[in-house]
Amino acid sequence: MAVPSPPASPLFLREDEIRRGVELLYFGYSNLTHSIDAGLAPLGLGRAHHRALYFISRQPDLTVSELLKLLAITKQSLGRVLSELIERGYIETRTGTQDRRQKLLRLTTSGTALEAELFRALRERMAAAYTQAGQGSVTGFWRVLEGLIPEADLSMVAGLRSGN
Amino acid sequence: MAVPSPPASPLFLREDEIRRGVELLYFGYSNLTHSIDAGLAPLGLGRAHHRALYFISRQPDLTVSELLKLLAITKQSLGRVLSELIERGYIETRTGTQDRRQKLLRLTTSGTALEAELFRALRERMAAAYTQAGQGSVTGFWRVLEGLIPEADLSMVAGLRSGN
DNA sequence: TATATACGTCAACATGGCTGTCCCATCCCC
DNA sequence: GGGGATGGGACAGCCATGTTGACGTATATA
Repeated sequence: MAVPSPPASPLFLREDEIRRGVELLYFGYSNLTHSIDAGLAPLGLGRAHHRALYFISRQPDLTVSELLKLLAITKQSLGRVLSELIERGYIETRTGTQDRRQKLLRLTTSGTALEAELFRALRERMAAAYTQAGQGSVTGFWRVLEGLIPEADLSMVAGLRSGN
Repeated sequence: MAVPSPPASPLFLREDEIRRGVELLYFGYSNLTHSIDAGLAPLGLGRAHHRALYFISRQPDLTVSELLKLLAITKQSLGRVLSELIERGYIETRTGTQDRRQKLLRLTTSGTALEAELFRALRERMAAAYTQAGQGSVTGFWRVLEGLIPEADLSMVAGLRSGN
């Protein structure tokens, strides 16, 4: 080969592995989210509704501004989704206790049931993937994803657990 | 906070670990895709444009129907994006050689440059995550994601590699 | 009391999905 | 050679979900 060797840049050498990660993440995420659509469509709800339900389920008495930070959308966008979910009786609100300006969000009984039903699809897919990949892989899966998430966001995710 | 995940427990199918995966996948994917928006916005292009550029870059002489399968959208949706990219000179098309009904898609020089520039953001983020997580974790990351992707889609992803 | 914050809302707009329908060129098979 | 299947394109219109900017009100806090 008369072709000169490319520079031994670490970035160049890793490009294929980077692309592999990008592609698997894209298809993995797409497939997971598509798996909920089937449960949403008959109710006339969209993914935005599911995300709100999910996070409120995860952290009851979440405030509107906390939910806004989690979803990283504008309050106008959230407003549409939220008011629809309240109107349909999936979410109920209370005035904040320490701070009466806040609105605490919580799932109703039917909201809880809906979230649980939608979660089934997620659980089945994710559990199958965990099982197929094996326990050691799951830890690596988490660690790489954590590396993709900025510090500030990561503490929000952690808050879903410790939050209450 | 920045504390790395503890290893997955033997009972790794517990609901909490499923939710952890769902959440990390959501935030990881969101953060990665947001990282390209900054490069796209000044050009007046959207994520849909980037996805098309990405896959065509990955597999030159891709046909329209192959791209449709990769993106899993309708041809009307793709048509808008594609015609804009062609009009702007990022993509060029040739008539298929074996099958003259096909249109083979390929990046132009400026299309290649644009894709490379957009890829830089992806590479930086993903490389940082790989480095932080360690090589062992990367393999686990791939394995779990592969488990989330149906067999048929997985062979398409593999085709991005062997395809040309 | 003054200012900042939490929440809500109106109007307008962009992106990127979707459906349904119809079209043409080309391929392939009987 | 004719007919159906396939690859690609296009029109019209709709929907979900994001955006900005401006404005209003209740409440908290310095």
